Amino acid sequence: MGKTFKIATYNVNSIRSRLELVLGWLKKERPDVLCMQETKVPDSEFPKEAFEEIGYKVFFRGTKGGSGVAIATSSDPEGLLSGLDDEPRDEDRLLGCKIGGIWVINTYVPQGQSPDSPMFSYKLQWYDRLLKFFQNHFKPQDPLIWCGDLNVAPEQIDVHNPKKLLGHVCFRPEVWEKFERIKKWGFIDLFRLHHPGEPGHYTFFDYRVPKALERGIGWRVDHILATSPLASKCRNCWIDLEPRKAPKPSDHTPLVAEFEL
DNA sequence: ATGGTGGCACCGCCA
Repeated sequence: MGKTFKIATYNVNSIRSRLELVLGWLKKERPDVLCMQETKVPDSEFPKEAFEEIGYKVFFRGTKGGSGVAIATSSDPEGLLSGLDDEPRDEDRLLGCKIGGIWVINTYVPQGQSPDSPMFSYKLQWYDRLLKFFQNHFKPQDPLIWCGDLNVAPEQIDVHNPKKLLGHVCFRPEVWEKFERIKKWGFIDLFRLHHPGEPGHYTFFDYRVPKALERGIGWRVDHILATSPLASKCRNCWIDLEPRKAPKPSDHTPLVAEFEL
């Protein structure tokens, strides 16, 4: 009998606006690790105590006006790291922790704005720099998880209208190639592993699209990937749409994976 | 229909 390990990724779109929603979800789901993105809060104002009151440690990197990432854990991490290896390190986009011998790397990949924008080339470089980061720190045989808002819908079945959306910064060949390159190094997409070929599963619904969730107008851009020794122990991976029923939900919803170690 | 909403920055920007 192995022990179970439960991890989730959730782009919260401001932890201060979503605090009660996130705490309520944590109390109900009790994952070992929750990776958050777009916390949108400087470290000095992060609501640390609120997490501690429900039995979680929380680690965070955010700046005023910045993106912001955080990790909540049910036990003390054996290690922490933040930022890419070279400048600009973007500590508010990459935060890692080691739990039970497993390294978890939580990233908020730059969205890219528009294909002709400098921010889009920055996004493409970011995937290259992230691959270097993985190569520098880990081996594909290590128990390693990469998760977060990766700002890529990897396949045609990962968006509601692939014809119309082709060319978007999260749905175009250059981005697919970068993502594929990192996967080839040693990562397996756990949601796809458990739901091969199934269309219509989304983690993001644009606020600007009326009744997006009800109409199924979404994107699968949040992911949990694992190296093969861990992927083989993953028992399930699912999208939890429950938090979308809240009065003021995030535009993203949690993605959860469970392992039998 | 080339808009729409939401968050946080401030009085526009990003997603």
